[in-house]
Amino acid sequence: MSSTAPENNPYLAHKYPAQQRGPSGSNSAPLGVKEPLYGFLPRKVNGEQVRKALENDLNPFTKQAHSAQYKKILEARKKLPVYAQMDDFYKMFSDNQIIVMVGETGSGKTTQIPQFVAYSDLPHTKGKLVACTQPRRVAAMSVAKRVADEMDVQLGRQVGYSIRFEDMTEPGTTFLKYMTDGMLLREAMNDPNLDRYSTIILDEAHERTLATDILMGLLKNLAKKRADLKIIIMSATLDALKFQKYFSVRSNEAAPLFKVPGRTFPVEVFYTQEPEPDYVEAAIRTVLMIHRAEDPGDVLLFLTGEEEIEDACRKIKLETDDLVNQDPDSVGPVTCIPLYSSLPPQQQQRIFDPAPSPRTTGGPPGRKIVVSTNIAETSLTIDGIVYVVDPGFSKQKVYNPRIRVESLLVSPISKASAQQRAGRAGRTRPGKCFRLYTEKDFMNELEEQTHPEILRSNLSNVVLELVKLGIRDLVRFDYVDAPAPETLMRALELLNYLAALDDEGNLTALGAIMAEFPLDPQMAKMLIVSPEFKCSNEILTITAMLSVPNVWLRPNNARREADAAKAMLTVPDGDHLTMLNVYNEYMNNQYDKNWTWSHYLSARALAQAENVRKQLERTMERFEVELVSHSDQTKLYQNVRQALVCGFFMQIAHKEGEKGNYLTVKDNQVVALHPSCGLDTQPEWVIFNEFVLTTRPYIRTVSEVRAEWLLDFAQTYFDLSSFPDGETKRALDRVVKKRAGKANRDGGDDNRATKKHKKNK
DNA sequence: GAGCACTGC
Repeated sequence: MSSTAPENNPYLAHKYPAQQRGPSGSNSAPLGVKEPLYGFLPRKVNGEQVRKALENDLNPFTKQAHSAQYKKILEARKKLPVYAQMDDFYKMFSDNQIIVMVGETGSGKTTQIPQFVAYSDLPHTKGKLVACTQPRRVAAMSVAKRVADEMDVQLGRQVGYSIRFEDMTEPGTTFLKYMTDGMLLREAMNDPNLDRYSTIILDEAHERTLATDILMGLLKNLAKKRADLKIIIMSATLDALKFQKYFSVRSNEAAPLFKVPGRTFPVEVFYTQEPEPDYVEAAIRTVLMIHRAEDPGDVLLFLTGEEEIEDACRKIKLETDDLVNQDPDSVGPVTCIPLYSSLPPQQQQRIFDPAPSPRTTGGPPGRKIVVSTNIAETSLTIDGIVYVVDPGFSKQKVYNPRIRVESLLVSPISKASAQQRAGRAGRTRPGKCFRLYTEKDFMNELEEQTHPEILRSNLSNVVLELVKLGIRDLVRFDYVDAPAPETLMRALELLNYLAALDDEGNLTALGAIMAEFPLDPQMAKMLIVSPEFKCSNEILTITAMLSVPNVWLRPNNARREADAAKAMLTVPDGDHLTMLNVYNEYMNNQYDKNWTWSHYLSARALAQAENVRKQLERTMERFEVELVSHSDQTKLYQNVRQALVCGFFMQIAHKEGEKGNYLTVKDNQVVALHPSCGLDTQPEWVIFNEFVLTTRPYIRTVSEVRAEWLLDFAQTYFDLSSFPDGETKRALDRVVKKRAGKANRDGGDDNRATKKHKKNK
């Protein structure tokens, strides 16, 4: 057993003091009630003791009498499956440093286990905290609120949460903290031993977010250094064994598993006999079949993206209206509701509307049909779903380290994902799931698990974080799943070019500051150097705008108007400056509530940019990165583009021929300017923020730059002696020669020779 | 002449 060595366990020295209540005020417990935690020995607590304490009239953490509400909630808690296993939990928790736990939907693990841990750790007596991480912000907030209610305390005091932009905790008081996994990773960068925490619980570990994966690696290491730290990994059943093995203390001795049954209803699964050639068509056909032939109950259909979903909704609406008209006595009315993340929250709320009422009293009942992306697989739960239609596809991020490109591809889902989707039909009563693929394909073709994000992402950010955390050998770091070495090499190479790491791979002073910004390294770099170009105000704004979703709206029925509004705000020098302009105009017009709407801009995204900008500004202040602007606008706009080069010099493309083709520098990918690009010409050299692979390879968010800037501000990367042969090298060579000639004639390196030239369309 | 799977700091 891996129980904590006594000499290293600070808890063993402490025994909870027995306190008699003194004369009481109105809020206090009756005289003579013993301290509820009397006799609790940290980490030697058992279920019987805790149940007694829970029944006590006195709240052990606030020393106030429990409210009536508390008693009511406690009765509901007692019915949760996990509550019945309290004794087993305390036994396993006391005896082990690391536990893997599985609890299906409805087991109550997310709300109860952290509380169980708190009663055992008694973190409040030690100035410590119990942390429970969540992959999503809303979950961290809502679970914290629920648990605060259950413990009869005010949210933000004994129980709190911590997410980006909002720290709802009280230092010294909060001892149970729900937080996003990314937030805990941030904390680890400045406190690698995570000394504030007595126990860390990673919830939803099966989702394998980047942050959770890195945390698992860190915690496994930390467990060896900190015998007093306990770790609980909570996951879905399918992944448990993998985590048990990963967290084995000795070889061949897996971490113990704590299992809690869920509380869901059975879901009957149906497969097609033959593969479906057109999954959207098949999906619509299946939805119509359900509506005609199945008992009342709402339907959830999974598709892959916005366009597909809007399209399917239109078709379903048309077809079901037809059915109703043909046979109003047996077919009920339908509402079809699209659901994807870029919908405004108000429209997302529509999924909670009730199904439509029958058209006539006693007529056939109505049905709600939700057509959704993967957002309904994990992030949003819709009660009342009885039928799930699963075509078996989703858009997934893939990363190609060779050309450093992340793109979205429609790909088959995993078995785990299919199981999760089916489960959505059984939350309120028994349901049915229609899989639009054969059982054979399910068994033989689908992967067991979705590839974790760490295998599908550009890792430059992660690598910088790991180096900052003091991880020296990134290739040999103990990953749950190790990324491709080439992905790590690409990240190290980029960080070296950015001067965040030196040639030996050591973190530079610059790199240490870069790591503190919640940004990709390229953006952090350009932000930090921007004061040298007297444009940090502007780069800060651009960075914030690049960190939020697209601000441009383009409704189908008003494309022209939207394009015209965009043209009014466009800066011809480049899309980055257009973003700056949009933000500034937005700030100047904040008194006008209609401004964003009338300019076809997303108020939500702009508000987010404002928020991000404030956060980044605070980090800049912390590291004394000055906020300055050049007084001359022409010079300012030029300097902004120069600062862009300092971060994004690896994202340059050179024009080839007259057909509007560009070649990316060094990688030699043929790309085109994205149609949303606002440049009024096709400049010879451009810098781009994003490479997107859709109908063809595009570069998006593009600005004009000059070859001279590349040579001046990214000398290492543009060192021509090590540059691959090709047209771009020849073009750069010409610039170098021209400059040398000019310098000789002028007797100096006068940059005015690089006067901006623009070709006409 | 196109799109934004989903999160997170």
